[in-house]
Amino acid sequence: MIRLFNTYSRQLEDFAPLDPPNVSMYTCGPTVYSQAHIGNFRAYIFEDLLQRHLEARGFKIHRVMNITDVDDKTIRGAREAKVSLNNFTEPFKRGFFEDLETLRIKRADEYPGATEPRYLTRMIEMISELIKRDLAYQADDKSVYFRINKFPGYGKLAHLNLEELRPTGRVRSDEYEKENIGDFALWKAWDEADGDVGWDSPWGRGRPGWHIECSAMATTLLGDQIDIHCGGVDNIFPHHEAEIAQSEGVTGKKFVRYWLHCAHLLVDNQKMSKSLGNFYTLRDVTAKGYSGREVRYALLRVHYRAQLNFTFEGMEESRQALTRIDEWLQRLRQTSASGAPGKGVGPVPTNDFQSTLDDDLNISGALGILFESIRETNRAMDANELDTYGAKAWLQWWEEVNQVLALEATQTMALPPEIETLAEARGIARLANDWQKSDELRRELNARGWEVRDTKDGQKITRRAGIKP
RNA sequence: GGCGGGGUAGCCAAGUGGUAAGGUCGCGGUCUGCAAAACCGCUAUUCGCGGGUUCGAUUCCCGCCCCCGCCUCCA
Repeated sequence: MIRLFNTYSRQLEDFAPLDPPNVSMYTCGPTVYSQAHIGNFRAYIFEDLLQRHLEARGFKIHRVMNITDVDDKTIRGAREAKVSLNNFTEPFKRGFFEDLETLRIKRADEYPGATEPRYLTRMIEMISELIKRDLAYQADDKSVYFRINKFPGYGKLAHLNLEELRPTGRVRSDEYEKENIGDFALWKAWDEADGDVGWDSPWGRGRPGWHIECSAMATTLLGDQIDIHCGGVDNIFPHHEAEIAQSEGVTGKKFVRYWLHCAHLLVDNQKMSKSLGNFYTLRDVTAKGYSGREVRYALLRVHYRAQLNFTFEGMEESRQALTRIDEWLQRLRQTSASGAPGKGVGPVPTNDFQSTLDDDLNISGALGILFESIRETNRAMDANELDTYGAKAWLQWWEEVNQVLALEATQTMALPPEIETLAEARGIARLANDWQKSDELRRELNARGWEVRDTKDGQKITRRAGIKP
């Protein structure tokens, strides 16, 4: 049985979807006003792990991730760049999908955009319904707001007492038109800053509030009730609270059955921010020579509900750990291909990896099992106790594990001609026992970024840094 | 002030009412022409602090300290 921590109940709950084996999953996606940063990707990697593990357990996932392509920041960005909203967001969308691929994050089934007519129609429909039910009203500023006092459950997800909310600088002081400071915008009336961005509605020209898009897309694509809804902890309030209010206000049904939230990524123990200079996009990290899978490992290896401190020391640890896995696989493949009977007393795979993940995605525990398995099988291979059959069983086990982790090295790339030449020269020097020349060539290869290792089958040359996944 | 997450070896980190997984780093060894990788061994008498419950607590209870996040459109 899979157990997940539900933010709503603040408890671990047994996971049982509404319509097994189908699972509907909604994950809050990026606002495409800039390049996504590694903190964003931590959340997406967590969601990817969740999806992959559920699939490994036989569930069929229908996952939706929204793309917010209209909001204050996208509008401002387009205005400053003097391009249309769509032209402004398009490159960021494209970059986002490229980054997903670099990190081996599975594609969602749908990526609805907030500006797509289909969803705008649905948003307007929902807002109308909310007004009809007295859960929303149009204020003097022409914007439409959700009336939180009429929705008894408001605040339950975040466990917030609305009376005790402390106003911060983020509350705009000019929002006096609202009945209650906590009322949030469903439809924002057009103003000059919006330029040519706007859609007609029963309440005049304007654009959707941020929260309503998710309610509209989720209910359109996944139905009135969805199994899992994920996001970063910062989305709990107000975003997800608002989604509940809007969706349940319209449908009258329980909107989400399991709320899962991922803790923040810290950099050097502090929140990532541009002013502190600790703000990284994925490209910033890959530009330093780290591959996508190395970043994936670094962001994956800590439990999703614990804050993860990103450091380059951590990147080095990740690189080493992956190398260990790579070497092990190579060895296992050799053993499995050798045809040697062996003594056949080596260790045999178990389901511990999966059952550990069942416990609220305990990835650290699961990785511990992977590395223990690596040590045991390596030891067995050293002792010649793992036969072809045993090695094949472990490779099969790895296939299943890797379906969830997605950390296997891609096929080794062909050596560039000049590297090939150096390697051949070194091979010849070695045959002649010319160690001085051999070492010199090894240093040369190292200097060019290639790792040289001599094995009983001759030298092995690998590129360990700076390549794509 | 309210609501959360967390304090376990140099660093990252799992975990249980019965005496500390795993990764990384460092040191020693096997292997190697030398390396590298792999493997073996060593590295927390101890799990923020102080009480309590218990035969026994890192794990349960109480109090305290510290760090981080959220508190109205940041994953």
